[in-house]
Amino acid sequence: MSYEGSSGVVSGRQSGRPTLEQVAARAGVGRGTVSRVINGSPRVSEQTRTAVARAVAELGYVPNQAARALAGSRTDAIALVIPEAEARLFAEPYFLDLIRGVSAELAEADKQLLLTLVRSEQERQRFEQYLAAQRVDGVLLASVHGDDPLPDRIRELGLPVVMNGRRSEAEPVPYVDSDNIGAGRAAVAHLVGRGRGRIATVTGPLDMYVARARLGGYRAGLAEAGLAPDEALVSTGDFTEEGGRRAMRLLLDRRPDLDAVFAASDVMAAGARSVLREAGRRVPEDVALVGVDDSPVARLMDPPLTSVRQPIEEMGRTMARMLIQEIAEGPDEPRRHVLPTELVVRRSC
Amino acid sequence: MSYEGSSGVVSGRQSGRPTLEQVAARAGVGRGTVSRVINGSPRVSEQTRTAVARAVAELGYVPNQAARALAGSRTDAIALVIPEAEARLFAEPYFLDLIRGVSAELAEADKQLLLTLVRSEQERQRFEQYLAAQRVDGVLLASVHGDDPLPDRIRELGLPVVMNGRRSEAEPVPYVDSDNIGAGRAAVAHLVGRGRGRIATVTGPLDMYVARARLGGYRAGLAEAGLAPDEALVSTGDFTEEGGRRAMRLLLDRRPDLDAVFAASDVMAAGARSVLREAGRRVPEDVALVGVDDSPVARLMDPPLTSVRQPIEEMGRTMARMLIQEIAEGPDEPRRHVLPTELVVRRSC
DNA sequence: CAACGACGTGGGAGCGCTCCCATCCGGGGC
DNA sequence: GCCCCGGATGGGAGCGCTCCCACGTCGTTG
Repeated sequence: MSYEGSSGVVSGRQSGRPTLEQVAARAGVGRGTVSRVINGSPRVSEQTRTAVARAVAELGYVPNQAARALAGSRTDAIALVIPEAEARLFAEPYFLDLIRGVSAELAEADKQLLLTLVRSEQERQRFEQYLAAQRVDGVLLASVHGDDPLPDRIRELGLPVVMNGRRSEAEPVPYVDSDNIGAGRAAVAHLVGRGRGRIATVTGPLDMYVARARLGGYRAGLAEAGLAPDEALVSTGDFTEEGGRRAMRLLLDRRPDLDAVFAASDVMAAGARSVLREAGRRVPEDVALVGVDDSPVARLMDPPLTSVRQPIEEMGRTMARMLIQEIAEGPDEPRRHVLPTELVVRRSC
Repeated sequence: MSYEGSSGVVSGRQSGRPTLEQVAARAGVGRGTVSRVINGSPRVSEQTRTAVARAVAELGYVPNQAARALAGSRTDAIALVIPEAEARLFAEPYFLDLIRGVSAELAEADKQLLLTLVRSEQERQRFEQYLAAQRVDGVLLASVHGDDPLPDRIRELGLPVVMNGRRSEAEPVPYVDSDNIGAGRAAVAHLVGRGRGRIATVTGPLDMYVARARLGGYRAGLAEAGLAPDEALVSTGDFTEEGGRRAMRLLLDRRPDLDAVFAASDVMAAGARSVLREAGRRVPEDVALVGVDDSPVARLMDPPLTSVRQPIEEMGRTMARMLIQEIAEGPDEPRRHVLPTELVVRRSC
């Protein structure tokens, strides 16, 4: 005998798994009653419930998902969409952490995760087809650009959406974001506290709200410390290591006297760090460095990088929770969550 | 008017999307004929095909997936299972790369990817339920341990499976693996070529085939170079940074005269590297270092780490391809693919 | 010139559920 | 003692598709 998990699971012959009908027959009740038991309806007597439960166990019955979806017009699945281009950009563990959070929350709610990496316009269109085919009950969108029409398109299809991040200050679609402004302020405040006064920043691409917000936080931090803003201390990167390198070179050119850098991502900080090393600047003695993400890269850098941590997994959980609620209860007023960030101090400043 | 993508997509009112029947009526043909056109059957006249295609476009028809699955008993979806514990262990981008490959191949075949992170025994059981609910046509398993019964259980359910990696030398289930033995040999050969003669290794946990295979490659490499094996030069890690650190300390204790280390992962190499630094050994002057994975960590280390690259994305693609073929054509003889690895030389040796 | 395939086509019969209405039963109120 | 009501139950009617059989309509063969 092989081990069968729950009793009596007749190992899955193609000839077929038991149906509701068969369970009903075995329990000596009607189809409707079994359905009620399976779905936890209260309008069933305790006795009947027990009988049905036993029949289910004996037959190893598992409801057929396709039939359920067809009859009930819900799939118990949600899609998580990740633009492939971004997947390469971001500090690598970002999306894995996000997936982890989403997955954990969905598992609790007994829902499936459909992962969609979108790598071309063609695939994006195909994705819209999937949505129209009613494969999912809702959509989670990771990393949207400022001009992305997808969120609105999905809403037009009548599907609930929650985004990770927002496209602009006034985002109409429900979203979960981290406090990027707070991240910038915390970084600058920390640098100021260490006695730095000529603090530069390497930003992300400014068509992304996240980049603008971190830059805004940087400026707010300077203002709060009574430091004058200086556009020569601001250089635009693109969240890549090479972009960070370029931006850093520019900064050193323009303001060789800078004594600190706030990079809007760890990866760009790594790029900046290599340029600083080539330029003979010591970190942190000559130039202090702060990144964002608190990724493994930060821990492994030499010296280890001070970085602003985002609660990525928690963002994933929150997104999933919001979406599930909207699916269950219909559209609320647009909801938004902004989760706090946290400065993790290491030796780079 | 809002933009509608393809013409006439009546934006998704809950009142409902068009059905096969409606398309048939509009095109003036029968249901069966529309189905044939949608599914690309050749037994339709060119003229009819055109008429149906027009009706489809005009109505913005998209076949309902649930109905299809119910009637046709296939879902066009496959599951990718990743044990959560492993997701933390591995060099982070590993699974993202794997997902990327799988996703790309599935997109081409117009199949959906269901991602399942399994983080507990309870979730594993729930996952088996999903399989029984016939939500997917096949399963891809990432990172299996030596004693994992899941692959066999899935086969018992009658579902095609392909694994990433294998549980032992004689793996009965179809799998895709990288040439781990070759990886170890290449690393050792390179170190020997650089004049090193007292080459140590930090292995992975030896209950995983991948760890045993890399160790086997290391030994084969020594033998080919005519070097005597020495068990004092072998230390077991667990694929974590801390594990690498511990193993390295042990090695330095036992053989302070070692002049090279082959670590079975980049992350462990990073751990080893920090211990070497604390011990005042210079890399590569005193001790040369080689890792496995060619992860971002390798590039960012100081000095950048020589590492054996695995074609992770390609493994993902291959797995998906194998699975799709098995779904389409039924079980073949067990198939296995071992993909070549490649040494990426950097300054650490 | 009749018979016969082959090709195109229409549509019935499910697939296995959920929804919902009709039915049944027992107990309490008058 | 009769009627009414509410809880428990059975089962018909789909959900939208695929499968497959049956039915023309031709062109072809003997």
